[in-house]
Amino acid sequence: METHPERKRPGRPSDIAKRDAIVEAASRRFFEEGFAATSIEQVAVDAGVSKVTIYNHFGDKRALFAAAVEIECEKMRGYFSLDHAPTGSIRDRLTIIAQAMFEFLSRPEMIQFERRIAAETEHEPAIGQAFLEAGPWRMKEAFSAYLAHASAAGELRIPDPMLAAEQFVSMSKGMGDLERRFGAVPNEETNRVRINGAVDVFLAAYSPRKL
Amino acid sequence: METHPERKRPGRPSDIAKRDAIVEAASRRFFEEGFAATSIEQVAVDAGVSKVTIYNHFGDKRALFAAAVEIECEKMRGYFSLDHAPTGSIRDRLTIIAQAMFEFLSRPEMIQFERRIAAETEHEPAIGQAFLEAGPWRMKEAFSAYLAHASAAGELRIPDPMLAAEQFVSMSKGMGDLERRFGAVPNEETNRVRINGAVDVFLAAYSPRKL
DNA sequence: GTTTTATTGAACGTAACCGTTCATTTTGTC
DNA sequence: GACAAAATGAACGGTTACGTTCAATAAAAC
Repeated sequence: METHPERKRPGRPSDIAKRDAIVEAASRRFFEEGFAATSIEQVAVDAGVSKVTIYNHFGDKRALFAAAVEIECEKMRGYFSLDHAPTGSIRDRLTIIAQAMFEFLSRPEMIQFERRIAAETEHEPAIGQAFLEAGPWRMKEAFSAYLAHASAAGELRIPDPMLAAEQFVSMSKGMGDLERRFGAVPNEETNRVRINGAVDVFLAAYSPRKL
Repeated sequence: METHPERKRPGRPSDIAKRDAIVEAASRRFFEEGFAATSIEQVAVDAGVSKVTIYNHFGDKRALFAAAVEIECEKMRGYFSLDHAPTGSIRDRLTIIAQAMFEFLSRPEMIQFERRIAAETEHEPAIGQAFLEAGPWRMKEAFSAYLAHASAAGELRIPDPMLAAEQFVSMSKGMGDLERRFGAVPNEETNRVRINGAVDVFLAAYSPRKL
């Protein structure tokens, strides 16, 4: 108990702003150009920091990459609340949710991030795992709970909410996900058709008035 | 007309077997380790060939990569015939088709290939385009035609076959695609549930006896 | 055999980059 | 002001790899 957790150690304190700037700059480089193609020296310049400072903070290129992934995953976790759930008919609500998800996943930074994480997963499986837990799986859990709730309220009839959640999200994305990943230009009209089509099929299968 | 296309030029002819070996070795390295992490010298060793020979044939690292992508896309084109279409009820046939697609897309080489193509698409959009045309779009076209045919035969009632094709494939894959890309271990049982669920929902929406 | 081209091995120049060391300066606490 | 830790700049060693050059050799056509 001699040293409190917040006890100020003697000497110059570590500059947290610099640390953040490093991770920020590293994120940009790593996820735009890839791990192997990113140089620590360039990151140092971007962050306005000495290269030695980076090594003092992170010790290693891989560790810096891991830190960048961690921060980026952390950012992601804030997006899946679904607390401010939309109102209206179940059809309208599903449509709005699909649109929101689509916009979130379509952001260029997200595309880049996914590409790089996938590429580095081969060498470091833990990175892919961390991403899955912070992003897709978390979102699936939240949306599945939403569907279960709607099902309990009699608005839908869903025997397996986890499966249904996957189905709805997958249909809404269609090939759009894949096309963006491979550089095809997104098409607003196609997205609309996909989302409406997904809602149609989903309700045809899971609407309680169907039987 | 002085030189026939097959007119043997004087001098030692270019060894096509070597060229193939180079592309083969390059493919393996590029798609297992990435573009930046692959060294031409290593490819030369793998192919049992001098480094100079590689430069004589391809001139450039990027050109070699492009050639590797081209060959790999060419291999892919053979897979989407659907000519030996399965027989049985429409439910059985859809199930079998989904399983076949799943197995094709789940192969580790395919996962790796997709990862790398996606990663390099950022720098070279033409590569992603070539992949889309050789693979996903071609498959979508073929399967969509299959659905249209079944619809014309009265087995299904599908207003938009292209959309329906996307929906079915997307649902069958579910998050499996994404999970594999990020290193999650595939689960046989989950795949089965996804495929059966996709067929269920698809038939609920597009079966002609539904209305 | 001669010619022409392909291939090889080795070496080279150049450049990038990782990670480290060190002397120096900055920035905080006591 | 004294002290201690953090940050900086510059330089260094070592590695890797791209792309080139060159002399020597191999394999075909004539």
